[in-house]
Amino acid sequence: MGNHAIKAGKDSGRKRPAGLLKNEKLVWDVLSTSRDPLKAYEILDKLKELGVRAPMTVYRALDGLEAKGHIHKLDGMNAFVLCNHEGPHVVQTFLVCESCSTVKELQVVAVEADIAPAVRAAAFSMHTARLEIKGNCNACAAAA
Amino acid sequence: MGNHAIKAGKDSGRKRPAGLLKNEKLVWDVLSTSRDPLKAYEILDKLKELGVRAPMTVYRALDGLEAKGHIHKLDGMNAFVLCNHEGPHVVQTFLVCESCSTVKELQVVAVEADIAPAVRAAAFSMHTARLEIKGNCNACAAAA
DNA sequence: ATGATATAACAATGCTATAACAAAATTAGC
DNA sequence: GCTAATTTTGTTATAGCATTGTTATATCAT
Repeated sequence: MGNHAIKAGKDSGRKRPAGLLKNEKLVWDVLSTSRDPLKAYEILDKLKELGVRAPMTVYRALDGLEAKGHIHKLDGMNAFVLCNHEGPHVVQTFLVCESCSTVKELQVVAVEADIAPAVRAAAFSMHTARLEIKGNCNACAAAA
Repeated sequence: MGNHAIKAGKDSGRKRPAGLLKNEKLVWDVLSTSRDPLKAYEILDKLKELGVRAPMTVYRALDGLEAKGHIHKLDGMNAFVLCNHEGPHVVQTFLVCESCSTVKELQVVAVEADIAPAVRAAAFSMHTARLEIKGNCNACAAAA
């Protein structure tokens, strides 16, 4: 079967991890060829032509990929992107462009020390943190 | 008056932000093509031809746009304009307890200054940010 | 009171996510 | 090989929430 039937965005050149299940591969491929973060039902749409019909298929694959650390969920927008690095996360930081919707993931920001006081003031014991920053990437800023 | 396509100097060829709801897009478009600040019912009038009938629709969209930092309300005159993204914006912060799933929301201003360098290094122009901190609330920590 | 401004309250729709079970594929052991 | 146990996939239905549509009402200034 033509398994590259999906309309190609840039392939992101990234290599697909080993050890993925069939549907996880499909979802990974869709995410890897998409510039933007995708919602579950958007992924489903793109997989319709490959025979995927049910939301469950996508959600199961997303769960698996997230459990294996290959993708991240952007909770603010119910969307998913490929993960950019290996190793444990401490403070994940995402830069989401409001114009072109591209997402860049930053490796480390020194936020942890800065938010610690506020967190302590709230009597909260921090484990992990994620920061979603919205604005404009340089490309879009230049275009404007 | 008013809704001519392009007016000298101020049609704000600004690009519509991503992530807006249907009605928020409509209201944003109206505001973006207006030189002057518009009142809610003026916006409603301009949207009549697109099928918008109720004030609520406009007010809800305005609330959403304001919450996302895309517009400002001019309190003196009950009118609304697009936000020009100057000045500091608050970072919305959520403390999510991994045990009891309760969420506490706070607003931190200081963080922005701290992440600004990293954001600038990424050639990114920050607009809004959302910080999600996971861990344990004091109640659950005490129970353990 | 009148007209403009703003909100309450509820219904209808649509999007996100999961439950529950059946079918098929894979693996393990004989 | 063959069967049974396990995992993965397919399918239907539905829970849960957000957004929108609609009507009616509250608030304010003049």
